[in-house]
This record gives sequence, structure tokens and C-alpha cells, in this order.
Amino acid sequence: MNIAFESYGRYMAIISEAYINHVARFLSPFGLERYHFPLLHIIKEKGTCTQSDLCQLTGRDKVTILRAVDYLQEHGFIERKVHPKDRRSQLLIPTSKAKSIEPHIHDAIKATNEEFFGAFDEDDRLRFFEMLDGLMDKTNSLPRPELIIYAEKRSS
Amino acid sequence: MNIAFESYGRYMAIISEAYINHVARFLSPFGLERYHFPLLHIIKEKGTCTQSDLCQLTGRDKVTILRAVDYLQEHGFIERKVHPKDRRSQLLIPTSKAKSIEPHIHDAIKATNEEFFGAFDEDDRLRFFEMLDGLMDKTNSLPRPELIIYAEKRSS
DNA sequence: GAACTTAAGTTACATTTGAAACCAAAATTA
DNA sequence: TAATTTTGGTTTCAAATGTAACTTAAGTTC
Repeated sequence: MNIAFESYGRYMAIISEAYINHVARFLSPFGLERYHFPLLHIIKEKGTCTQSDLCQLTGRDKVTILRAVDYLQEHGFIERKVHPKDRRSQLLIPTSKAKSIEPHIHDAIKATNEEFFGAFDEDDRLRFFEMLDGLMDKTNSLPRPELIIYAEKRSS
Repeated sequence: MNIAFESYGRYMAIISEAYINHVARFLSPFGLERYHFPLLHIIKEKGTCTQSDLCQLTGRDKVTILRAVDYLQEHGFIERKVHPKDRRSQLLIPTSKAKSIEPHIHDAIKATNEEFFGAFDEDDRLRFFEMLDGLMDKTNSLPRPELIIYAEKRSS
């Protein structure tokens, strides 16, 4: 496989950042920055979930999730309720404020999808997303970076 | 276009991070962390370039680039020479140390490509990369986030 | 060419993110 | 059920990243 493909790792990073920034621009006036809306979107999609679910689904650290969830709660987008089956964890529940903003999130994502994927025909689009699904499975199957012990770090 | 596609923005972020971490794991023993090797790789590919070239090509801020380039210089991977045509900028030149590490970078990228894209057949792979190229063009055509003035920030 | 604007790179500072240690509740083991 | 390990969440602290203001050199305009 051609080594030049390496750049596609970078490409995906740049594209995904641009994608998220694009959505965030529409939502910033409603008090949702790029760190927040993906979480709110997941919570709304699933009805409810826990913080560790969000870690899993976003690939972010649990401290990062904690802070973003704090923000969402402090600004009235969600409430936390102790999980009935496990008192360690808590259910994150979207509020009516979250529900009222939902259409704007929807519109922002739709507009961004059009902007980024509008030029692809239906077939290409589906194939692209299928391949991303495959890559996600692969990614999830890999061990987490912190669990791998290689040669010790550089001397410096 | 289906709104559920939103998750693919996240997917690309997670996949690209995993990709870069995967490469970095091989290179960390040589003193190259995830922040550094993509830059060194670009510099070597192009023979030489400036810091602002690297901003463009990686989508990173110029301060971020500055620090990574400082690191590369301090650790003997590159040298800086004043640009003969423009005394404001400087050419980044790979050293012999960088050249000696090149095969390892090559191997690390090759192994990572096999890991991530090995399951795709040649046709899918090419199509996937073509689409990423298209998305990159689209991304580059979009205005940079800091240049856009929307409604003022949230009141909080 | 003098005044004005733009661009490359740097410094100082603030924000975002993550790593490590910690607590409390649950799960596991004996 | 007592001792041990694991897990969800939190606090503390360090590292990475970005914003803004600045310096110097080019480019522009008059």
C-alpha cells in the first residue's frame, strides 16, 4: 500500500474538525459550542445515557466529558438523575430547553451535511459511510493507547 | 440527506486520532511524538518548506507549528535557514538524523495503513481516498472559523 | 521614497484536554 | 459475608493548543 496514503490520516482530522466547526457556528448563538452539541445530540438520540457511554461514543476522556456535561447541566440543557440500577452512575436527561433547541441542531447538521456531502451522489455517499463504519469497527477493536507499553519514552 | 450522518463527523475525528496514535506508537522510541512526525514527514516529502506551509497543510495554528518545529530543531531532526527570497521566513531542512529515521517512519505508516485499510479492496480504497480528496478541497474552500462573524457569543 | 497594509514568525497569556490519584458503589472472589 | 478488584465519577495538576498582541520584513499606494 502506498505510503502517500499517510496524508489521509491528517485529511480526516482536518475535515472532521472543519465539519464540527461548521455545525458549531450555527449553534453558538444558542449557547452550544463545539464541545457540547455532539454530546447533547447523542443524549437526545438515545433518550438518556451515562457519562461513560459518552466516553465510549465520542472517544473523549472522561474528564473532558465530565466538564462538558457540567456545562450542559449548568446551562439547563440536561438534568442528572442517579441511575436506579447503579448508584455510582447517573442518567443524563434532556430538558425541555434541549427539546426546544433540537430543531436548530437538526438544521445545523443538515446544512453542514449538504455543504460537505452535497456534491457526492447517493451511491458514493453510502459507500463512503459504509467504509467509515468499517474503520470505526477497526478503531474500536484496537487497544487504547494508554494500555500499550512500548520502549520507554524518549530520554529528553 | 439523513441527519444520522452527523455521527460521521465524529467518526472521522475518532478514526484519524486512532490512526495518528497508531503511527506514533512506533515512532515514540525514536523521539517523535504524534505532534512531530506528520510535520517531519511533510518536510521530507517536500524537501523543504516554511512554517506557514505547515500551517496550511496540517490545519494547525502557527503557534502550534512553531513549537513542534522548535522541538524538531532542538532534537536535531531539522535545521532552519533564512529564506533567500524573504528574510521574514525560514526554510526548514531535514538533517541526516531525519534521513536515518525515514525508514522507520515509512514502516510505521505502512503498518498502520495495512491495519486500517488492509480489509478494503483496491477499488474501495481508491474511491475512499478520492472522496477524502474532494472533502479536503471543500474544507479548504470554506472560510476559516476565526474570519466568520456570527451573533455574539453566549451571554454566560 | 514615505506612509500604510499585509505576512512570517515570536512571545505572553488563556483555554482545552488529558493523566494520575482518589472516592464510593458495585462486582468478584474466597 | 469479609477481602479484593473493578468501575463511574470527581478533583488536582500537567501538557497541548489556541488567541491576541507584537516585531520585523515585504508588498502597496500615494
